[in-house]
Amino acid sequence: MRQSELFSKVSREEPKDEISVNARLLERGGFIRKFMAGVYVFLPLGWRVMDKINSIIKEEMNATGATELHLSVLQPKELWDMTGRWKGLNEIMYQLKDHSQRMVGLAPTHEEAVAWLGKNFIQSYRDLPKAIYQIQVKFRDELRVKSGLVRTREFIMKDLYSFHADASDLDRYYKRVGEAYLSIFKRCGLKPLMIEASGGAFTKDYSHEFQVLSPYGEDTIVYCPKHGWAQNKEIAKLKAGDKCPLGSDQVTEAKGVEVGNIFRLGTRFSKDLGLTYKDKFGQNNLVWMASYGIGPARVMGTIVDVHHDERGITWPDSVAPFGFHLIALAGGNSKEGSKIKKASEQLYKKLSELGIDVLYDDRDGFSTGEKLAEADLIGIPLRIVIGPKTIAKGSSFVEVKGRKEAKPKLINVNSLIKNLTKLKNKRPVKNA
RNA sequence: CGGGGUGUGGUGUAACGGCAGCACGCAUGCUUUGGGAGCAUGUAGUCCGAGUUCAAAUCUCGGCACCCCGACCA
Repeated sequence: MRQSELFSKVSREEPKDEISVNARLLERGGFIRKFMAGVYVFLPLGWRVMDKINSIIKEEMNATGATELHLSVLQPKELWDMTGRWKGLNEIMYQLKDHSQRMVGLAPTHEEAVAWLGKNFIQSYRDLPKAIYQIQVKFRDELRVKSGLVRTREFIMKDLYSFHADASDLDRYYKRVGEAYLSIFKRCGLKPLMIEASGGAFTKDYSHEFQVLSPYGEDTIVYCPKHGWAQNKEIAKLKAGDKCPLGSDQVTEAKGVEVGNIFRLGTRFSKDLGLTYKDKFGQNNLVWMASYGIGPARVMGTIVDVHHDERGITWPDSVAPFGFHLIALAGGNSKEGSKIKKASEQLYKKLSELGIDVLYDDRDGFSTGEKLAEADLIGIPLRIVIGPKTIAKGSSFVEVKGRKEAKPKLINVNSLIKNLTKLKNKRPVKNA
């Protein structure tokens, strides 16, 4: 993509109404813009990051045997009355009247909808197990929004729901999804902790949260760094300095961001909605269910909270909006300038043909300092510069620098192209 | 929902009750160009509504918006 075609611009000024690091950097870099309190617009750069995160999520979800679908945001009151949650969640659920005075809700979650769907397609033990997921917008009328992308009223959520014949099959899949979740967060450049937490309104069992340690987190986690034991402070009987239940080490406390959670729902929803299947003996049994959520936007914000420096964002390769940032500097004189332009255009064309996702800063009239400072803020992992210095060596040289490296290297264009082609085959890359 | 705070061009900010100013951006022109260039000329603003006052960005009341702390939180 040409940077001259990018809709957003970076901003030199810090937004005055954002405190959280992720929101400040993402707003300045032109990834997101606040629309209302707790409601953000995703700009093209931000949407590309979201897309990369979602691709990772989809790969991992599909690998568990789940399939993707798309549920509706609008929800009929009647369905939610059957589970008692029209009233139960009335503080958090947007509940509105349509033109004919009928009550409808905006989905804060989709257990009711999938249980209803299950009744359509699950009748026999032969139909189980099944798992479906979606990546879609959710609405929750949070009493207080917080920390940029971490706590919003309208947010994207990946929600997975599984259906099982019995508790042990549910446990089997539940564990499988737990592994997939850990893999997702690791692939996004985060270090997740899978911790026990309260089951909330769904189950007396503990649920599991996936927490990423971050000074900007809203949860407090009690954990043992050595044995991996971890609980949410909400339910933990231990405090910092106590002995780890799995060894003799001391547990410690830290702030964390909850990027995902998984719940054993059991038969809570199938019971209320009458979701049953016939077993081998022709007997009706309740279907066992579990639900599993990830907030991709929250993941995005958390990645920024963890991966940044004083100059801007330092995206991990896997989720960067682009893999490579090709920057054409202005020439010192018109002859040099046109050589730079020509070499840059050629390289951009070549990379595009090879399907390498590159952002090409083709903008005229920007000083070197401005272009490089903006590139650092946007945080694409690898920077390729063509300018007076490289042109002086002939048009077959470019300068390459990793976002986190201090000094650039001068390298030959052809070997660069060879290396990028190799890299492209190693990781999933989108065409610009 | 309780408490605290803030609203000034697109962005960030200044102005004792007394001419709304600065910087960035944007536009035009010229010069520049390896770490957020220079000069010149332009562009654009007091959240909304009442009130006090000769005079309100400034004081009062109401509303709205946003931020922070707490409570809450699949």
